[in-house]
Amino acid sequence: MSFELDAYDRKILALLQENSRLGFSEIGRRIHLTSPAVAERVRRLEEAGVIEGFGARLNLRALGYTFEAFINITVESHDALDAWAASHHEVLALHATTGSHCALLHIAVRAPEHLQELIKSLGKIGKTTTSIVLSSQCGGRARLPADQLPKMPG
Amino acid sequence: MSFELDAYDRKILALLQENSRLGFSEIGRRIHLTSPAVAERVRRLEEAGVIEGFGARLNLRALGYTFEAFINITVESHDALDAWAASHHEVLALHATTGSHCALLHIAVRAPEHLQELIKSLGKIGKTTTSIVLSSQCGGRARLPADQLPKMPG
DNA sequence: TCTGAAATATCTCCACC
DNA sequence: GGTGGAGATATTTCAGA
Repeated sequence: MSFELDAYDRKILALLQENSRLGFSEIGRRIHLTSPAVAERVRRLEEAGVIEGFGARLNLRALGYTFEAFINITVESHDALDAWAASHHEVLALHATTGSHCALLHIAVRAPEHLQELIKSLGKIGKTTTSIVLSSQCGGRARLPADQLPKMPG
Repeated sequence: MSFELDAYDRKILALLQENSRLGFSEIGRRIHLTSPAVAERVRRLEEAGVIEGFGARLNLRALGYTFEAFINITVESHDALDAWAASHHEVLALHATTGSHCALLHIAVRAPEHLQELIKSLGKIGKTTTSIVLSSQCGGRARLPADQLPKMPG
């Protein structure tokens, strides 16, 4: 993954991070490049793995999820936890971590009873400690502005 | 935020979550709808706040960030923490939480020394406990598949 | 690697249902 | 809310530098 980003690449990444539906022509217009040049750069950034994909940021509440929680869990078997996470659509992310617990689960739930159910289910796999999210910043939004990106990654 | 999603909406959300650069025609082709119909639905979903935006999923390593960490912090003033988060591009997310600490910071760093520097800086604001992320699943990727979305959110 | 031009495909209105 | 068509834009490909 050694890929040297130049100023055009960083600008393109910043624009796509903010709005990935921008057309190549529009991007080109903003950074003073023609659309084939932008298209080729985006293709290379994807190929190099710098861009992993393009997604929509969805509002969890609009999807029926009322709040989020972080569950710290200590397990014997990570496989059992992986399987649990894969089979529960409430899981936003699962991180294996260092520290007093060995994994951190980020989940979205519909109601307190729903959270209770998940905690109870997880209880069969390991020992949990749960924190409810009161408010968030940068949740899935644009981050790491291109202006501040290192010139030589790695 | 009361918006009733029908089967078309859910399919559109699933497709855009997976690849937000799909054209309206292409989406229409896959769900058997014409492009103006898809465009209109996407416009309404954005207007209703169900879709908050479209972004690129970038590889943190390619951007020069070697690993991630979660920092639990207990602070007197949330304002000071908010300001700290806003001024540090390493911050992926900041969550105010319940539990033994009052906030959880998700950050990306270039090297252990870099992390140490951030922890030291945070030490002036509150008391921290840090966990390093060893591996992640679903980090920023597609989630909440449309097939499993509730028919009536809320 | 970029540009410019040509062919193809897409988006955006609009009238109609 | 959806369709279908027309005009304006966009994407893609390629020759040339």
